[in-house]
Amino acid sequence: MKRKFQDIYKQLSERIEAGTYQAGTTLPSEHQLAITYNASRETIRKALKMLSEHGYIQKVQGKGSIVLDMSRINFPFSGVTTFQELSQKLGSRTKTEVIHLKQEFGQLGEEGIVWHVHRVRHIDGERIILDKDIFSAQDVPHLTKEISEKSIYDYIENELGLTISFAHKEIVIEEPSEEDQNYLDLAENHVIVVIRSYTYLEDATLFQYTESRHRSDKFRFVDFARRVKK
Amino acid sequence: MKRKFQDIYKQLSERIEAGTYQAGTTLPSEHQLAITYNASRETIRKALKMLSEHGYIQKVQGKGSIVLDMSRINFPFSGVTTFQELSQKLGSRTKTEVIHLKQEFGQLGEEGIVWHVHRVRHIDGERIILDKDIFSAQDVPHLTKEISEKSIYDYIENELGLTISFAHKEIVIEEPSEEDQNYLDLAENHVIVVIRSYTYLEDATLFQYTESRHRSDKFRFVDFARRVKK
DNA sequence: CAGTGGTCTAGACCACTCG
DNA sequence: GAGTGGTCTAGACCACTGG
Repeated sequence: MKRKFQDIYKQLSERIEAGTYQAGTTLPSEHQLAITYNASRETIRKALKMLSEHGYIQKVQGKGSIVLDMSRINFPFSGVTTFQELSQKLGSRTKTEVIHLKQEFGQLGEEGIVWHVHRVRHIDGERIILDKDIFSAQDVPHLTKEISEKSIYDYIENELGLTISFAHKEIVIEEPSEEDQNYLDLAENHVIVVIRSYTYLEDATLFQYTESRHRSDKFRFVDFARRVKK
Repeated sequence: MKRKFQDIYKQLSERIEAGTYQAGTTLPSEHQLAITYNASRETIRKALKMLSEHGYIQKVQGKGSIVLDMSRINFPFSGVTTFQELSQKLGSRTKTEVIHLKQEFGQLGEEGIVWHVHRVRHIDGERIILDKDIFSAQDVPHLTKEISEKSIYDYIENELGLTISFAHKEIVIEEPSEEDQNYLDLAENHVIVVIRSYTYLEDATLFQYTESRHRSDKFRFVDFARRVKK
């Protein structure tokens, strides 16, 4: 598969992160980039659109593509991101403990066999997050303690070859449940940040429901958002 | 300005919301849409890309564009959205009270004259949100109590002709400050959801800093997110 | 196989910015 | 006016889906 514009995106984004293109300056013009990368202008524009969506640049008509200051974004948590990917950015001060792993008959969109997985996430020795997942057994036939401890997403994407595509998420604040109190290190006044999400595969089938329950004092959600045109 | 693909996006999105195109079915093919709208395929594809980004459809190679079920999304709060726009969706059970409005010398990116605006948002008679805004006086020379009560964004976009473009946001949980306790209707155990955001104009200049402090029991954040390709 | 979406091209015209 | 990005086109080739 050809992915010229993805390659161009990758190179430009790396150069911005490396400081080759400085924040506040403009990128070379689309015309110039087209010559440099031996591509048509529309192809360059697809790469620039991605840069814009990911917060690397701001396009201004008549001026050019201004490089933005990415350093403000500590870790991009928007999009669908996993604890495993997050823990890599935090260094290896994290640990996952599987406390429940069972196949049941249940409902996830349609009725069928599903996996129930409960995991406690440790950060710096404290129990911070309780993840309760339901996976469709149709899409994920096998699950082990080892896979659950490592990264289920990694297994799904790299071993099973499935492609995770999009998610609906909801974030609300709740009082700690009895389960939260048992499995998380909570102080007296702690509340729980609950992220409920439905995750879909490339063919738009629902394959996962997650309830990610975070100790509120350790919770942080960072987002880069563009204004929706009316 | 020509905006053919925006018009096509608008019509298709309206038809999906109206149920003319049912969830689970596919849209007409790109080729067919190109004929229908008298447009080239690339133009159709731009419209479909927008639909995809906004959660209306899922594209599957070789199959088509599958219409998704939008009804799950109660109100899209992702992107940069204002209380005023939100209140329109809640009906007119909302009220804004301006408790502070002053011009000062301060810092917003660079040093200069800035506006400080503090507003309490009432929903169904309860004081739920405390918004603390800082605006650059260079971009927003005039601000009145009336404008602040109605919608500053509306004033900025429609009266001043400025275009709000993107924002960095951060969401964290905090204990109520003294100010929170004075201006919000809080129960004993309430914590505060704090949304800090930096908002930028089209030319990438920082023009606003906002701290939006929500009573946690009334807080809900809903998002549609696509998985970021590595 | 036909039909679908994914990518790329070369060129055109327009709107905007800045000197 | 020269240079920039915004939009649109007509056609091409590829990869994937399904019967």
